Amino acid sequence: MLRPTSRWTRVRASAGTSTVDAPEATAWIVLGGAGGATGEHVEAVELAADGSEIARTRLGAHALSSWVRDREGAAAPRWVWNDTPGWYAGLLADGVRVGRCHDLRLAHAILRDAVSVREAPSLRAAHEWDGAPAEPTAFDAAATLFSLEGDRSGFATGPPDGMDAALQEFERQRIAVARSDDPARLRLLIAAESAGALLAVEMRAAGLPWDAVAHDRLLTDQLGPRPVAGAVPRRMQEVAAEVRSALGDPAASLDSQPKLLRSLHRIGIPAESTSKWALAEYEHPVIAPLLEYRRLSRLYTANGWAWLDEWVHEGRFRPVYVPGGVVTGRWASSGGGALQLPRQLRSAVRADPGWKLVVADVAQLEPRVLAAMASDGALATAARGRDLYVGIVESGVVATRAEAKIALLGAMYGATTGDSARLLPRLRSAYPRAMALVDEAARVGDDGGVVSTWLGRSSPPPSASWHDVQAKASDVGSSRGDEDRARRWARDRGRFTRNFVVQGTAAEWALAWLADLRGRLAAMPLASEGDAAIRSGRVFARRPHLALFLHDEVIVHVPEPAAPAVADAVREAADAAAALLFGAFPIDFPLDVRIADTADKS
DNA sequence: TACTATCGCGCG
DNA sequence: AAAGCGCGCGATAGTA
Repeated sequence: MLRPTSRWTRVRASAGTSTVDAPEATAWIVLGGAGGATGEHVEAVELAADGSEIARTRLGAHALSSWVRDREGAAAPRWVWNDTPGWYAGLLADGVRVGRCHDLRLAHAILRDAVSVREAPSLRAAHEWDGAPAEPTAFDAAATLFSLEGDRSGFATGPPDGMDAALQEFERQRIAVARSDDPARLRLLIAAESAGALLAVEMRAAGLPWDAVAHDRLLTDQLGPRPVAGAVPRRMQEVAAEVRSALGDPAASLDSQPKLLRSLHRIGIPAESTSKWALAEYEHPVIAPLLEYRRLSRLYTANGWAWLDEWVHEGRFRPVYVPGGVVTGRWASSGGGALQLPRQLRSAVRADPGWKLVVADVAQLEPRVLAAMASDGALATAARGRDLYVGIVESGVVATRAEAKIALLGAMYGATTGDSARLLPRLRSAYPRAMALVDEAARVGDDGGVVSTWLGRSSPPPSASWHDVQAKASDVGSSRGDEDRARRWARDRGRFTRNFVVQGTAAEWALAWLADLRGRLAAMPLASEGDAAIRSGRVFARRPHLALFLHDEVIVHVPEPAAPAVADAVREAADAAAALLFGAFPIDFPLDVRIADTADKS
């Protein structure tokens, strides 16, 4: 079955070792296309830890999976490839899981902009690596799922796929990291980012267990029976009739913001916007049914039957996750709105029979991260072992939990008005180090500078138009309008960089948590035969697996007997992530962990 | 007809 | 209560 189509060479250990013919240990295996655009062949180059080439293998694409399985088992290398989805989806479909990788595209994006990388120009010159991720083909269980031999037209965009390009870029990156100001942190960041890339593919393959019947029941309860194509659900029609009656206009349009605004003005509601918090200002019989119409309309259009048909198949919701898709390093998603899982639909997330969900989220992740980054002992003390906002209240800084929350969020987001801004001085005196950190990040951004996260991901520099606006305001003949605009843009950017350092470092903590947890789950024993409802990827049929990641929350789908052990693993992984990022600094990350049949929030 | 921009909502 | 960060998505309006 496995037929490498060319040589297998092994160089002898070169240095003065006494072991005869001992091969150097394989640290990395670089995979790249070798057959031109057809993708019929793949090359694998094994590298030692010092980057020297150990072996080169040419494979038919059909033979890749079993070869990778063998080498994974023998050498546990870090797989190096241009783009994780393009390689790993096919491997997983063949039941091959790998432990570690180095995603060249994601690493390129980090290193290219990182201020700690002095040799970034050589990376910036390699524009071909700047592209978007390759789009995975649409999931279709009946088709040749994730097949490398299948239609690759879905991969039209994406980074270079040849072996030479991969080797050159990998070399550039290794040099850039080694000569950077902080190689250890960058290596950690790239490893975490790459682990996330593996996990994103794994979670898509495994899917989030979804009870379509429960979802349909929820829709029917609220909207009425599923309407025929093009019709409006019954309950929406009824509520719309109430709204139109209150508007005194049987033909009023409720879906067009400008028309609705004019209708409201006609009946004496001088709202400037039709958003629900603007409408809540007014007391009028039209408001309640209008807000109800909006709620139902949102449910119907965003997560109604059409969504269910498109995104849920064979009991699994399979969104496309986009690791590194947000400038701060957070994940984005593409399709299905995976990162907006509406609260009211959480009850449709349901474990398979004989399985459980372990649902875990971190309380107040960002302020905890801020405390650690700033080495703010007072804030860390307020956070220790309890609700951080309660800790702030108990320290006597503010009077209520709500105030503590608003004040701290305002500090991290750059609030300038309202309760939040009013409370800021109290925070500044109680937590000077934490506040100084975010204030300094804002000042740098306001000035046009670049800020970086704890592990060294840097914010993008200001755009050319941003500089233009600033330059224009300092011209001799600048107008008041020019100056106002420049100040506004500068403050906007200051708020962005203020938040960047915190949100970005929180994303790094979350990646470290995920990566550690992924390793723990992989090391757990398989469930016994026969107790699994096999619905998807064979790799996950009998094993606890991550099913959702949502910035500061994970859902693990787990055979019931293993649930308590997995709950422990989730907590241990959080402790490990804290130690990995912040060493001995005394900050903890308490989790809310539940073992349940659904993902409902209490 | 196809596109982009804006609003509004909901997620962290 | 609706200021201050980051997203994705659907509907509508406006433009090419």
